[in-house]
Amino acid sequence: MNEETREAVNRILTDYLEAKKHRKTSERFAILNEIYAHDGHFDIEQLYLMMKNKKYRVSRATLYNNIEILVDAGLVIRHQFGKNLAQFEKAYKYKQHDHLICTDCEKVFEFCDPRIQQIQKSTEEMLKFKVIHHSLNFFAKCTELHEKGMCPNKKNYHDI
Amino acid sequence: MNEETREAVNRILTDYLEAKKHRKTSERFAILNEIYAHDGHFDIEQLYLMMKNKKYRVSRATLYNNIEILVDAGLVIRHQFGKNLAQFEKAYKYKQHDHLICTDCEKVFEFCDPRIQQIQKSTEEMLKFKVIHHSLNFFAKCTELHEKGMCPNKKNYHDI
DNA sequence: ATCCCTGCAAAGGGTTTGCAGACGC
DNA sequence: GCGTCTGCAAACCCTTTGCAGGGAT
Repeated sequence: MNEETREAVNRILTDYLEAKKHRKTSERFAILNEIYAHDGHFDIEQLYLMMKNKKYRVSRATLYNNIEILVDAGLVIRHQFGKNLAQFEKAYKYKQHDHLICTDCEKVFEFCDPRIQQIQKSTEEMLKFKVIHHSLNFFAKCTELHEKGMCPNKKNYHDI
Repeated sequence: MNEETREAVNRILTDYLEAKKHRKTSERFAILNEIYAHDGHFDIEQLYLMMKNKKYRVSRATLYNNIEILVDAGLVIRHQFGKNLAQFEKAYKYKQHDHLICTDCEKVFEFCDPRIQQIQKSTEEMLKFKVIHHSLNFFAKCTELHEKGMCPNKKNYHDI
């Protein structure tokens, strides 16, 4: 991660902790920096192992506690890709995007479509709500691989 | 539920089970009919209790096993509203819709926007996937209740 | 010095699994 | 009768909680 981003997210976390009158512990900043040192999605166990293999040693409980703070501070996004396992992703300066999940191999792809903003606006007006965030997931089959039988894991009824 | 729907979904399940060479057990049809006798979202525990209080007695294990079959058969939709608790909903003949979840009180509202189909089409073309289903959730605050302080559960940092 | 935060381990809650008996085929 | 499906309970996995010690304020 570049230095500029590092400073920015640390600044954001500092401001957040001060505003909420939470303590600025070294663990909190270590977790934030570990998260921003990697790309892609991760779950708590992966984050735990990544940090365990380094100079930082944090407990799972601390990770669970603080990931919530980071989500609330807007620095991390939580995903629930249909499994009972929360996945996370850094949020700062990353272009808003949504996900397509392969129903065969569970790989996750990203895409971006500005029209989701229009849907959001209409929905806000219709239901009289202010949307904080959204999650749009497409569950799909790779047509190419599927035809070639290269993504052969599960076969759904509707394929027959 | 009306008789027509009842017959249709039982027919669909029968065809599905025959196509997949699965047995047509009474539990499978009892579960299907129990689900179609109610509106709204439910989780496995609710379904279990509903059936326990009636003539049918099924185990949770059977519910977990068979809800998957019903989902695969296209008769039930699975939702994951951000919690580690799967929720379900009947799917036959119900207009496709998406959900807005109140981040204060967790109430779920439904809405319908055809533009999601256009996004889906574009995404399919761009990523070369065939979308089987999607899930779009807006997490939002009720502006009215929120201003009146009538939905006061959680306060996020970004409200400050 | 206060008391919030951490680490550890145990508990919790939803889901899955193993196995013996039941029943669809 | 064979082999799958069911019911029960235990196991499982991710997450939360309780508690004693440590560190931020």
